[in-house]
Amino acid sequence: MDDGSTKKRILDRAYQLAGLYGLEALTIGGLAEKMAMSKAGIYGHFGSKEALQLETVRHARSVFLAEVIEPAQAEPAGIARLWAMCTTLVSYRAEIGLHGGDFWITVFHEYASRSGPVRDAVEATMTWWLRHLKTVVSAGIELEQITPCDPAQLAFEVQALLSAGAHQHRLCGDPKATARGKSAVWHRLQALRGPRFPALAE
Amino acid sequence: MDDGSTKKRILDRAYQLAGLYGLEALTIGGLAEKMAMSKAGIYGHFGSKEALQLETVRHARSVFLAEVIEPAQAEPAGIARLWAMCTTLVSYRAEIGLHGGDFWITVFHEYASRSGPVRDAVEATMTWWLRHLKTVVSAGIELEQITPCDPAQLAFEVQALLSAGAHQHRLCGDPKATARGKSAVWHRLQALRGPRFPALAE
DNA sequence: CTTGTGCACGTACGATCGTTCGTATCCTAG
DNA sequence: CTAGGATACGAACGATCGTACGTGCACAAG
Repeated sequence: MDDGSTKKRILDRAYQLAGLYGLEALTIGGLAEKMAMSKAGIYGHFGSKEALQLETVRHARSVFLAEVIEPAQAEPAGIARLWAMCTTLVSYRAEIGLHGGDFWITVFHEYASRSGPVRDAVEATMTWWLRHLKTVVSAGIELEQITPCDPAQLAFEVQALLSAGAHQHRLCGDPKATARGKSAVWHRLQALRGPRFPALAE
Repeated sequence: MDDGSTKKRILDRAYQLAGLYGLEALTIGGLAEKMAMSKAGIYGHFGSKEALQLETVRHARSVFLAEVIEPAQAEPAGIARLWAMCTTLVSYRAEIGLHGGDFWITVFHEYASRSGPVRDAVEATMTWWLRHLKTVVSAGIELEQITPCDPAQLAFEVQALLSAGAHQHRLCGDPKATARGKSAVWHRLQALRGPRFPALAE
């Protein structure tokens, strides 16, 4: 019944490691070592490596929902909610200095040219995330917070700028990169300012 | 003496495969199979896998220089040259349907959290590319083609939008994504239009 | 013709991968 | 107290990885 104990700890580690090195480089032996467990002990929880990868993706989805999407639902619909997601996405850090969104940045790119069930799950998440962003932008337009524009286009740009910021921060070790991403989104939103544009923190 | 023969063909294949699956997933056996050669035949040209990876990075750099940077030098300095790089980056396709910039998008993300000589070479390329973009933007400002702004910030945005477009095109199979990236850069440049803004094709 | 040098080959090695199997341990239901 | 299910274990497998070694063949220099 206590499903959340060992298996959840394994998935947390897998999530963390995959965010650093990808889901393909994730190794059952390496995972076992980090968990101070045997390979078979890890393996028994999943039955195959692909199942481990798929469950890690599902775990990452629930983390993303709980830490980025749901908190933003407390904000008013539209641009305030969009901006809440942006700030959360940029500022949240797990215990090892890993951004909350870094798992997805890594995995999105890892499976861009692959095939199979894991890739399909990853692609579905990307598609869902873009659609969610688009929905939030559309609400902002209908509420006259911003000038009418193509919501899918703005969603694309938000995703592009934020993930590029996090990525360059990691690759080049430049903390300003994250701020550049956030700043670019900020100015983009200001440029679209409509009659009912909400007050945004920071 | 004919250094360009077999070794160059190997590096071309390695470049192609690494653009699809990354430099870590690149395997000497797999490369040998695609080349209809033996593992030892491939291996002998490099002496280690890391050397193969490093030479592939150098090869990719020269491809990028020859196909993106140099052609743009024919354009007038500043925004026209910047836009030439953008269009080349977006439209160029290798024979297998791989964008010219896809190698770097893949590899940039693959090594974001890794360490070692390969990562250093990859990071150096990213840093160089951003600096080059910044230089071109700065020229555009000094020539009064665009309004004064932070050239590093605009360089960041160009890189972010173009690579996100190519990436989403690959992951989600949506050809519109590429156009979104290009379009976003286009409108960003138009918004910065200065007294000597040049005519841009397309 | 002989010699030497470089390229590609087949083979084999240790390590590590995912996976399977049998077993010991613990907790819970009866 | 006993029986059964879940959990984690050690050992072992075939496959594949990077790497090393010795061989054969081509071609240019003497």
